[in-house]
Amino acid sequence: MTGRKISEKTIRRLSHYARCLRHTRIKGKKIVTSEYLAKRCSISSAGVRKDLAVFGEFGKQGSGYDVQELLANIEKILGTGKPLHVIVIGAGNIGQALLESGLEGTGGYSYSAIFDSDPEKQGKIYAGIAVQPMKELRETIRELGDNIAVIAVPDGEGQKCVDQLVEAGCNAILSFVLEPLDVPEGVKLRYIEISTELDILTHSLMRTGRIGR
Amino acid sequence: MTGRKISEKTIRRLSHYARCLRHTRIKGKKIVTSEYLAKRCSISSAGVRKDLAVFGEFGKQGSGYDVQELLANIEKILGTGKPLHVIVIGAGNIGQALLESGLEGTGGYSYSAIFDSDPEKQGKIYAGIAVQPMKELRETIRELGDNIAVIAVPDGEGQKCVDQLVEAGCNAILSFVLEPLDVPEGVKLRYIEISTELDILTHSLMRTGRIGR
DNA sequence: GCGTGTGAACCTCTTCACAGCG
DNA sequence: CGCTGTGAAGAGGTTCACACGC
Repeated sequence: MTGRKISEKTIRRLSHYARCLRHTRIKGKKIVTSEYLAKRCSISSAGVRKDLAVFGEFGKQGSGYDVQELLANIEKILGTGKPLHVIVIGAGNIGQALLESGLEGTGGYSYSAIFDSDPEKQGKIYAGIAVQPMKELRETIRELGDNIAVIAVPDGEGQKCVDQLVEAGCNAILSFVLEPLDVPEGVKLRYIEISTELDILTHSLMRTGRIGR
Repeated sequence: MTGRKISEKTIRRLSHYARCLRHTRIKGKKIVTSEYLAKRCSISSAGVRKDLAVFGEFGKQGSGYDVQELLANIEKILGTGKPLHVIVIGAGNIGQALLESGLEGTGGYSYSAIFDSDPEKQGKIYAGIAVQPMKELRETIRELGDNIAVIAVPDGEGQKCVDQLVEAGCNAILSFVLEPLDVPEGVKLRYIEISTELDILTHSLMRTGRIGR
């Protein structure tokens, strides 16, 4: 089932709303207003209403949005909310940390496997999951079905790793590797860039005169 | 020295150009074209030229941009390129992994200290840096001078941690904690959200019919 | 000729103000 | 009366085409 085109910015906000609603649900609150979501997601209430109204009339005028119902709708729009396997490539510091940290409260994701090309690391167990050799990648991906890969391999090994993933049938990758990576048409790739986030903070500090540069 | 207002989107691109230029410099290349940067940063060449032209005429018509000179200019605009201390709060899996991974090739950043409120963890050494108790936060920040804090503490401890940082004089925070955090006016705060990145990938997979939802 | 710098057109996103429904 | 849904206005960002300098 293919949905309509939604901008990345909107998807990011929907993801925030979903996270906020899960948290709200746990607290036992049943109804929220656009103002409530707005405050917690650092956005205007009009923005929240506009985001939600595009996909249907989820709200009840005079009261607000039903938490459970709105969350279900957002998860349907995003395609999240159902279990989805996340596999990790690279059992170094980052890879281990990801597994140990887990993905609880994220709407269906869970780490299901970890791979490393280093025989020294293979067989070690993190968060109950044994490190597998790369040659088992294809087989494991076939067994798991739908999945997203997170790569956290040393600099210089990123492209090789991506190629193996693509070849094994993975078509969504989240990279902690900063090298520009090539993927075939149709394979989705995103980056987590700590250094860029630091740059943004640094610029902000400089601009407001909080550090001398 | 306060600079003009630049959008976050532009700063993010400048950060990418800088990273690319550092890499290019290592390869020994002296001149690059807007097309060269465009390819590697997944953007149009007109976009690259527009970004750069706003801050001065860095390019030479007919040839391109001098790598070293352009990098220096971008770093000046961003306020990066000079050494800047990054301190980590939380010596759990993520905190350890960050220190061990280091910040080489990022334009001046380096991890300089790590703190944890758990006495069990205090004194342990990661990447040559000993875990300090939180009560030493203020003193260390004063000694280090300009800094950015990265917080990687357990869920529920984020706000307390932020409050202590702000109180100790830190005014830029990068958070791995997903709770919405409050900071006073003037303190800069950003989030690294793996679950949101996964949501964006999931939606993209669904939209292109690569997973059934 | 090659590649930069730039004005203009175009498109997207955000904000505002308010009508309308419960 | 409260809060949603929405058209209109405004702001910001991107793309295009081309003049200009090396």
